[in-house]
Amino acid sequence: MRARTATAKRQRLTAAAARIVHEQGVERTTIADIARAADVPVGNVYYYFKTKDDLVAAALSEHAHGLETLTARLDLLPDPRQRLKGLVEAWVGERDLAARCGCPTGTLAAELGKRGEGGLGEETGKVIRLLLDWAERQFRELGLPAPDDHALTLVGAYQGMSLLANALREPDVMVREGRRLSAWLDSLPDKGS
Amino acid sequence: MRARTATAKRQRLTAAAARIVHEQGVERTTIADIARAADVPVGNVYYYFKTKDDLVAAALSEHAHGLETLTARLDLLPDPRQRLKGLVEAWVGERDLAARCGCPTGTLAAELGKRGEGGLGEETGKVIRLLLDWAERQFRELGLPAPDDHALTLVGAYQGMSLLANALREPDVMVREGRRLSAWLDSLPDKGS
Amino acid sequence: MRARTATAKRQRLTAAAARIVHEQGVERTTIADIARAADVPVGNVYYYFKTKDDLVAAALSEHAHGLETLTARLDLLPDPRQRLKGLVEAWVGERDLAARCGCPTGTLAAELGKRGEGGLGEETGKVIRLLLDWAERQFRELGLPAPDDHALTLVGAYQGMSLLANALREPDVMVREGRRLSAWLDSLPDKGS
Amino acid sequence: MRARTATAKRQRLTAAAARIVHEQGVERTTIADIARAADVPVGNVYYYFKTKDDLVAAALSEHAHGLETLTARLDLLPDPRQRLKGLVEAWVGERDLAARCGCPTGTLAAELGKRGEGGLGEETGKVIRLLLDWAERQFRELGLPAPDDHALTLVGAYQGMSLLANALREPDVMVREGRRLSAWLDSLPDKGS
DNA sequence: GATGAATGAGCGTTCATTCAT
DNA sequence: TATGAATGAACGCTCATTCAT
Repeated sequence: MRARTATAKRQRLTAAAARIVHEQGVERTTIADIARAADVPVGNVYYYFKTKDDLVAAALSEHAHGLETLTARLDLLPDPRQRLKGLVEAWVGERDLAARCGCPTGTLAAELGKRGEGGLGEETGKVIRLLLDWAERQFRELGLPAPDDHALTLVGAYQGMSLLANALREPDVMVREGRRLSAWLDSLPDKGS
Repeated sequence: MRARTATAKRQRLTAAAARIVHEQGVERTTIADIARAADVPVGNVYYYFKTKDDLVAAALSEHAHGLETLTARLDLLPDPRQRLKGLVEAWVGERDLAARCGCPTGTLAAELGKRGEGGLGEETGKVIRLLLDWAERQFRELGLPAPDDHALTLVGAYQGMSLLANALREPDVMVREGRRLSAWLDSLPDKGS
Repeated sequence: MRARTATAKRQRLTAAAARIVHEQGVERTTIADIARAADVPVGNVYYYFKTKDDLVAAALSEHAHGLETLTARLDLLPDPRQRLKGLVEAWVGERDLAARCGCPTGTLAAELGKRGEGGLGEETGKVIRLLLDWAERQFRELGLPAPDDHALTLVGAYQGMSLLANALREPDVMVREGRRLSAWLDSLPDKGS
Repeated sequence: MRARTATAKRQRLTAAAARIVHEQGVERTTIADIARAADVPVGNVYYYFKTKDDLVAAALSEHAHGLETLTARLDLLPDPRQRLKGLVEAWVGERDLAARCGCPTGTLAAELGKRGEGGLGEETGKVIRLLLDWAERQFRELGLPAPDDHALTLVGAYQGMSLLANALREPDVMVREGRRLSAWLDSLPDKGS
């Protein structure tokens, strides 16, 4: 029970960190912000996370976990094209959040990418590569040449449209680009062809 | 001469702010960082800029100015398609910087977009819209339908590839996506056709 | 015990603030001055007081508290005239402090009254009104007409003599004016008469 | 002409300092505030006043000068009692200013009195003594015993009522106390009696 | 004399992190 | 394990004063 409580607290902190860091950015988020949102005393945070960066890393993992959950669900679909289109749909479905805060991983990457080598920046890169790899697998399954390039294009488009939607405060950007991506996926030649 | 000196210092500060904010991000850049880079005593910065945000705004304007210089140069080309391809080439030419620091305006947008409404975030949006508008004009001149959508796609691709190049620390991302964008521009139907 | 420690520290800070602000004035007193006097690390002050103004407000409350303690003690006397004379005696008893630093509330009022409306200036006014109201009650109990005018005269005389004693660095001013006030109180007609 | 210009500038600075220091207090007034109000470039101030304290001293002298002008005018009246009543009238005439900013000399005394010995605090004391001395002369001329005590009472009452009017933001305080002082002066026995 | 610019010490405040219990 | 309190380094900003022309 105690262990469960402890785990629950850790989870609450992680979830709060993920949300608040997405909303406010890493630098403008204080440990106190997160502790308050998680309803955990400030001094207690350090029993679960040695440093602020550890908490940010946990937030990043939380986003990675969300991504894995999403792709796992999509993996249930029989057709890789449908999986990719499902991904695009999921992105569009988050359009309001994207317009307010951008892509969680993308904005994290933008902020953490400015730090020197060997830190959270690289971790963020790994999460993004997770998505790239999944997309590449789908394109490969579709029998397309250069599936890695296709993945780059798709994920790049997502990051770009999220950033623009955020910068312009227009969720509609997600809709317009989502429509185009969906059509593009439809236009790609089939495996058998 | 005196005025020129003053202007020169202001310009040095602006340039330093643009560079360092691009490298380190807004929040991790201190006024002292910028002052040092511009070889200006800390207290003197405030003679030229009332607040740190003013200095960040100047850095943003500097990037906007760079953008205008680039598009003005491209405007000298007779063919809108060549102009757009020239833009892509310019982006690819900056691949190393992009892999290290991302797109100056894009990363600024990601960071400042997390602040509340009515501040630097909106200014950054305006700069990005500048680029969108220029691209839209080119696509319109090409006689394409929905030139605004094409602009969104192009600029979105740029933001996406810059973010990915930065997150993955791979300048090559810029090359690969740049090649694709160039081919895409070539594939677009001509006005006359 | 922990709470008591915390309260003790808060109290130490409040007392130090009251004393030092009285000695040096609000603007010439730094947070560090107060922290040092209270033997509290500078950064810790902000755990107890959100801003410097909060600390000044606490100092003001401390002075108000001292005033209430004094009037409560005087209230034990059976005769309102004796109470008023006791107040004058108390003032004269503080003559050395008054000659060095003026009246705590009065000098605070002079300094804070120069700030715009709606802040500490008004709070200080309230404390002074506390004294006026108490004096007015005594004069009313004495059966005098216009007890509010009498209160104004008495408290005004106190503020005036404190200011002069301070400006001239002469504690004796308090003695001379105190003697006069005492005689004046004696000369006032009795209720029954 | 140049000298006259210089003198004019010095005079403008002094007048501006007197006004603004009265309004804002010494510590909250910057050299730039005064320079702006006097329409003098900031860097130029130091040709007329070596330090900020020198400027404050000049402001104090300006107030002393105003006081001398007033008493000189009152000295034209044949009767010392009329002179003293004229003084009270003058005080009441400034009731709105007093309610907003207190007595110029008195608030200056309160603020500067907190500084260590041997500075502006003592200068301010001298100005107040000027008024005390003048009042004492009138009381002596009236043939009263202890004219210095009477002076102390009168000037003390003025400082007190100014402070209270300021703290309570009630010009009416000046009217009520002024009425009382005037009646008191009338009630004093005549020389011949 | 005159002036815009320069200078740096110091202030209020924040916050990641650690401590004492 | 849990927690309020403690700590101090650092930041943005102000301003009296000085400098260069």
